[in-house]
Amino acid sequence: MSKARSEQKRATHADILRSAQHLLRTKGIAGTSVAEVMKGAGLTVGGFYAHFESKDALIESVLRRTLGEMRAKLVGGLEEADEIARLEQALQRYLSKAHRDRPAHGCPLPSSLGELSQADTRLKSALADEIEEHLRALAGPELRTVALGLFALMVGGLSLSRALKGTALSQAVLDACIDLGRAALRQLARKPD
Amino acid sequence: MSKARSEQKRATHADILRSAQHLLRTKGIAGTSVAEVMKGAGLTVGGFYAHFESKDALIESVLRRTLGEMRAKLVGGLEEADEIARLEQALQRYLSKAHRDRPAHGCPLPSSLGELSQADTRLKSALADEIEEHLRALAGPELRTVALGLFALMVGGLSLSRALKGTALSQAVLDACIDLGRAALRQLARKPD
DNA sequence: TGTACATCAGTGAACGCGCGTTCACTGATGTAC
DNA sequence: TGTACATCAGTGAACGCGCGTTCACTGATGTAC
Repeated sequence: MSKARSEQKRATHADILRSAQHLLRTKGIAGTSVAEVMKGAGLTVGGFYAHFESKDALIESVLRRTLGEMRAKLVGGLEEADEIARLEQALQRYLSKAHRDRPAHGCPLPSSLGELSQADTRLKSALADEIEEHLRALAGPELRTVALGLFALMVGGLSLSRALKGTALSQAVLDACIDLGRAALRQLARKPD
Repeated sequence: MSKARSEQKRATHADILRSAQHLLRTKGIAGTSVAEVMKGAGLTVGGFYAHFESKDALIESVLRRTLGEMRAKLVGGLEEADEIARLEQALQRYLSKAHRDRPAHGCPLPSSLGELSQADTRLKSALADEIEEHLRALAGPELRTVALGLFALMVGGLSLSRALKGTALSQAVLDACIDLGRAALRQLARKPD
């Protein structure tokens, strides 16, 4: 058992990330307080700084990881579908009632996009990196612009739908965005033959 | 001068709203602290409660007013254009570089949509009311769904573009969203003749 | 194998700070006579 | 018109609270001999 200590530390690190992930997805950056993150990991606040340099460093780490996980969920099982089918499937998965109702398992952007606008360059670059990865996962170079527009539509639609939850418009937004995205796909995805 | 006091109060009320409006648009709900709002209005913090029952009441008031102003800017001068031209113009105005770079004069949603998801029913209903107004201002019943999808695209696109400011994707998102919105309009807006 | 010392993950109290709200107050304006 | 009292917009200190970060500490694990 020569690595008992470092293995324990790695497990704790993962617990902290998992707790922070849950908070970021549900409450955004400001809502992810260091004390609450540590409580969620079964630890006390002071120990945090043995794992991360600062809250900022945690947020960057969690944002990257969570966007990565979301990417996997979005395109998972669609590797063999053609681009257009893949984009359409991703659109429907992202703009589903299930995704709207379970923020704790979904995309971190609806809760934190507004805060990211005021964030420093480092965090913005991390976001840009991850979105570039999304574009690569969703479509080839020809449909890159379409994929980027669809991504904005997805994030905007889900954010709005959540902000309107409990009103008649909440579901209407999801439906309208799927319709709009599909129509745009039909119009734009025609191969220039 | 029999109304000197109440007139003064009304002017102060307007100052508070103006200050809060600026903060909401640039820093979101959490960033709009009562103390900073009052400072921006040239007043001290304690006086706030002569004008609003609580911070929540202020936010609702400011949100409604600011969305109203934005609606006027979006469709202003387009009263005589046909629906499709109006939607296309609104899309371009909202997703402009100028709007991205001047949050203090624009839509309050990019800064506060994430926070609105966690807000109480009252605020969500206020948002729903205002969005219903937007839909009425933008399009007739036939294109209502299209307008709703475009609205989500606009908010998502601007939010993402701001969060990516300083990276190559920031402008690309705006362009991609305008393209996508236009393509969808072309596809969906064909009169069922 | 056994002992003495070093390491360091995690504890929990404390720091300075900003938050929303309360409250005793002040002083100009408004009202009654 | 003049005087005495009431009103109330706005002041500024104080409240309890949660924030991110620091720090002296503890105690189990790891290392040296």
